Amino acid sequence: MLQFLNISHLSSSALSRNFFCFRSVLGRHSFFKSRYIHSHITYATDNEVVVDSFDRLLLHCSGTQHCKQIHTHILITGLYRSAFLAARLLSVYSRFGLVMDAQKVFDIYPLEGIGNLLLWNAIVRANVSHGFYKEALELYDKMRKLGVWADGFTFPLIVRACALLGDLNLCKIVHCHVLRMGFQNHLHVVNELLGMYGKLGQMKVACKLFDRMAVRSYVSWNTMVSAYAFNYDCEGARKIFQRMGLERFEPNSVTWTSLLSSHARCGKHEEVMEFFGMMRSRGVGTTAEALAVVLSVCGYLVAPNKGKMIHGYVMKGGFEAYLFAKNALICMYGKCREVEDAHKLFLEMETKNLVGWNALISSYAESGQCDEAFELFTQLEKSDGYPVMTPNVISWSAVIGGFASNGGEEESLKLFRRMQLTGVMANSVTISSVLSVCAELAALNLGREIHGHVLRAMMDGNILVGNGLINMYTKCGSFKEGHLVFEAIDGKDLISWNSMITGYGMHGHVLSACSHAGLITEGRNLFDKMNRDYGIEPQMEHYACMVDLLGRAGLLQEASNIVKNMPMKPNACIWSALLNSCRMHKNTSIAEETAAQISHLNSEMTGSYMLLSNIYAASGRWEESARVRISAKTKGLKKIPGQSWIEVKKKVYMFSSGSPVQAGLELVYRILQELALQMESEDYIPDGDSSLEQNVNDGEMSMLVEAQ
DNA sequence: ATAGGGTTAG
Repeated sequence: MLQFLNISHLSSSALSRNFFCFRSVLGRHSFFKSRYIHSHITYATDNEVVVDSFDRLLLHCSGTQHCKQIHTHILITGLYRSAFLAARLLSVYSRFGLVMDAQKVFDIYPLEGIGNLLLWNAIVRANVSHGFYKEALELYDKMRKLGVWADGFTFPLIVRACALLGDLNLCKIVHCHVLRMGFQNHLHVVNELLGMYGKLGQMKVACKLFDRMAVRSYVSWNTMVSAYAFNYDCEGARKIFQRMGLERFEPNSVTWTSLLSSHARCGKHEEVMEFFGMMRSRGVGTTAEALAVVLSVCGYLVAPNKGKMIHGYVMKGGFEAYLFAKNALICMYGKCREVEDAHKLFLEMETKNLVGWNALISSYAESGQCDEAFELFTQLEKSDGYPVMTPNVISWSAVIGGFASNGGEEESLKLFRRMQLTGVMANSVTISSVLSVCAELAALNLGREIHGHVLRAMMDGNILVGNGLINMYTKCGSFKEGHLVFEAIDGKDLISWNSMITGYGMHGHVLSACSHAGLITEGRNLFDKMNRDYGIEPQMEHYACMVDLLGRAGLLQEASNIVKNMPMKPNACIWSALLNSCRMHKNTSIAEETAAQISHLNSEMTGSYMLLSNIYAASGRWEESARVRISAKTKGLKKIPGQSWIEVKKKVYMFSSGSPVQAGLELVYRILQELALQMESEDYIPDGDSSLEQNVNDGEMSMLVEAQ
């Protein structure tokens, strides 16, 4: 079998000595020495020792260049015919992310050896581990057509590819193959099936399979715990966790990690911290993944001290090299309002991935430092490192959302337009941010345009988007469209009801002229229904809406009763709503009653003081009116100017009492002036709510806070 | 040669 042309003069014992040296040199990973030796053994064919040597070389190869050099040598020697070497080469390329090179190794492999499963499994694994699930399944199909039967290594990979594709039909077909090929009791295959049904949200099927298993491993148990976590079922996770202990499988660090993750995903943050404490006190070794979960919880709880402690654990555990652990730290510092620390960590990282960038961008955006967030975003856009990184939907949404909620409405919309041009698809989070901007700017037409986009992208089933639409429509003055969206939502949540009730409150006075009675009834019904039928306890804002709704309709006694009987202490919004209604209906008695109750409140109630003062003034009680104003002044309460927006040709213009006329709005002001004159000429005496003249001339009148 | 855990946008 040995055909070393240029060393054929050596005796067989000399040869084996030579190989022994060869192996030991390779064992010390000295590539250059090995190349020297290699020059003496060209044209070797299949030989166990040489193959083994190349195999060691590949196992320890330090980078892609190194790997390619070895590949060349394998080609020269003709050893590429060894399925074993080809499979190793393939997996090394895959490890370095060079799937195309791995594929090439597979493609040039001689046809006569194509039945070798080692090779098939290696190429399928390369594809699955890099997200090429379709390609993996195509390979599987090819195998079957060639009559190569999948084994206990192939099936787990194929099952995983189906699960990650999320195609229920494909999953069922592959499950059938598993059964037909007799792998229904194969531990690895069944473990993978458990994970597959978990990912499909079919926990009942997963449980059934799990219960029928004759032999289970840690992986079986842990897969079940993580499947419950994946499906946001911390109860289920806890149950199987407990059962595990009873069946002589002491939960290990991976089990604990999944348990922590299941509770974090359910928003049970305190429990996560408790479980983490238990995990440590029981002497279970921590994992980088568990620390990442705990760090995310520290962020949610805004617990920088705990976060710093976990930072210590990350260092102690030697997890600094783990990108995701560093990213979790950045995120934690960001959420704890210590963006500087987050940035410092980010700069210290020698390799960064997109998650890290996004974590820092959102840290800045969330703390209101939108310009810094945008600056980073621009850096990311320009970055030309390897691997290539471009902003994804999360990066875009982070800056768009940051501007949206920090007074940068214009920038937010501009970025959204640019994002669409870039070809990054907006998702529900992006859309909800942009809708909130439309609501803020009262940009109804733009809002409708987004609604169109939502329908085309079939995102109208998303609760986040639906709620955003309701909010946008009602705030833009189109109660009707808002109501339509509300009715169409399946599984309305707290926010849906909130937005709709707010909508009723905001539009009550508009609709009162035509359908007063019907509207009140509907508002009351909604309010009752949310608690009775949906089990949602009314919060402060719901009470504020009801008080506003009833008050505007003149049902002041009923509104006042709600305030008296509500289970929590009324806030400024509630008092303002009640007082404003009293003013509208010129009801001094309830106003006084209300005033008595709020006189001792020292909160930011400027609006309420002004309302009260105006109520007194309207009924000619000037002394009381003045007294209230003076008391407000001595308390140092500042007035917030009233503001309003209109949208003209897709541009939004802002009015603010006392501010100069904005460019482009001269015509609008002229028309308003004319209208005011016309009103006067027709003997209409404007009140504080509707007269521009008075709003502009008397800043105090614009303090009539519209309870919203 | 196979398996289980994680971080970022509202």
